[in-house]
Amino acid sequence: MTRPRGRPARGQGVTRDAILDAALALLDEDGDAGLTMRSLAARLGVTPMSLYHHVTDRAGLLRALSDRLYGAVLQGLDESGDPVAGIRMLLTRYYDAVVAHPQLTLAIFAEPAAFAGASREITDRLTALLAALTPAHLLWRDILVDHAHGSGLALIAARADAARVNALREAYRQALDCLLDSQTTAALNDSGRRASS
Amino acid sequence: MTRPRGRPARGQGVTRDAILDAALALLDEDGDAGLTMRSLAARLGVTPMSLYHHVTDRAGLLRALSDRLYGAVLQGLDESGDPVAGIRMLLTRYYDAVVAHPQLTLAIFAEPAAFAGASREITDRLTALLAALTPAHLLWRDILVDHAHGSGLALIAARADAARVNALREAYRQALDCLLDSQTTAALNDSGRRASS
DNA sequence: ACCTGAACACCGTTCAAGT
DNA sequence: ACCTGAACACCGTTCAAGT
Repeated sequence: MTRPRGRPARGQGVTRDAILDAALALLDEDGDAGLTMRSLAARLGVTPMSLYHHVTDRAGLLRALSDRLYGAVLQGLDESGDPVAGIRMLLTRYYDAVVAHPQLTLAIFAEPAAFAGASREITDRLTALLAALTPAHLLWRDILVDHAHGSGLALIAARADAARVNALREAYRQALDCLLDSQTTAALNDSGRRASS
Repeated sequence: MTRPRGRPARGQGVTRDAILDAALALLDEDGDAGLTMRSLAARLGVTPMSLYHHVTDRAGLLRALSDRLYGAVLQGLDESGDPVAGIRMLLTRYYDAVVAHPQLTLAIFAEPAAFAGASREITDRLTALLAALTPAHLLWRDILVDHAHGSGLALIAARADAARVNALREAYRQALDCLLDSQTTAALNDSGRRASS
């Protein structure tokens, strides 16, 4: 029985969740420059300093947002199917999280500590799935993760043009299908084996 | 017969090149936060406002730095060999430019306009090389470019730990070798053909 | 043409004080 | 426990003025 998200019923205090929600909204609207401790406080009808009671500092705020967004990627993953389907699902969800909040992702990219924290769990999960599939799982993991991050970056650079964003999302799915194709898998495994020997 | 780079012989004025050099040094030393118009001016022994005589604003400064770094990637490329070698060389150089100045790359990533400008020429060059090699050249180009960008991001997140940076550089070369392997190429072409039909 | 000084409208964050 | 007001040490950039 957790408290409902958002602002509390009629207390005039600010909750941590309300702060995170407002911060994400500011980020979505105006990007990194639009999210300042002062603008955030103003949106919540409160003094900037009161924010520091719920959040350590601006970097901590970004890390909390990243934890919320990328933590949700891992929740409710279907592990029952074949590994390839699991890998596709994991990466597609990861990419879709970027699509949902590109400005947050960009801010995370710029904050190496937060970035490493956000991608570690997903990377670990992917490693486990790949280990069941191929001996060259570390090579594969790096290729797939790096490709996902680069695709996310391309989407961010496309800047909110909805049509182009959809095309990029479709392109990512196609590229992922190709990379996870059984023939490609076999060829890459073979190539990885030759390179390591 | 161009003027030599750096500060002029004994004039007390600042050249645009001197500004770019100092800005890159600040970026390398302390990252994005370390490069301010004020710190840059101080390093050059000049008033912040004099910088605006050689550079439009901070964003223009970053774009100029990016043009210099990524423009050099395209210069003196050996086009005579087989296309695969050309592609490998282009991407390796691109990645090495990131390795040389990760902080600049990160700043560019965060500035979509500058990012698009920097990668366009390289992307175009790569498209041309791939077109001579495979019908699925657009799919390939996106995979290779996205993978390169994501690998660069991983390197940036590793934060100046020299040993780890070298390992990542080696890993990038191996991944690139695998992706450009003839078997992989064949499999990806096949997969791309099936996906488009 | 090139540089300066002062000023404007901002930042994140600290500190001491209120309830 | 939670919030406030004032202050500190910064930003990028504009403007009017100097040479």
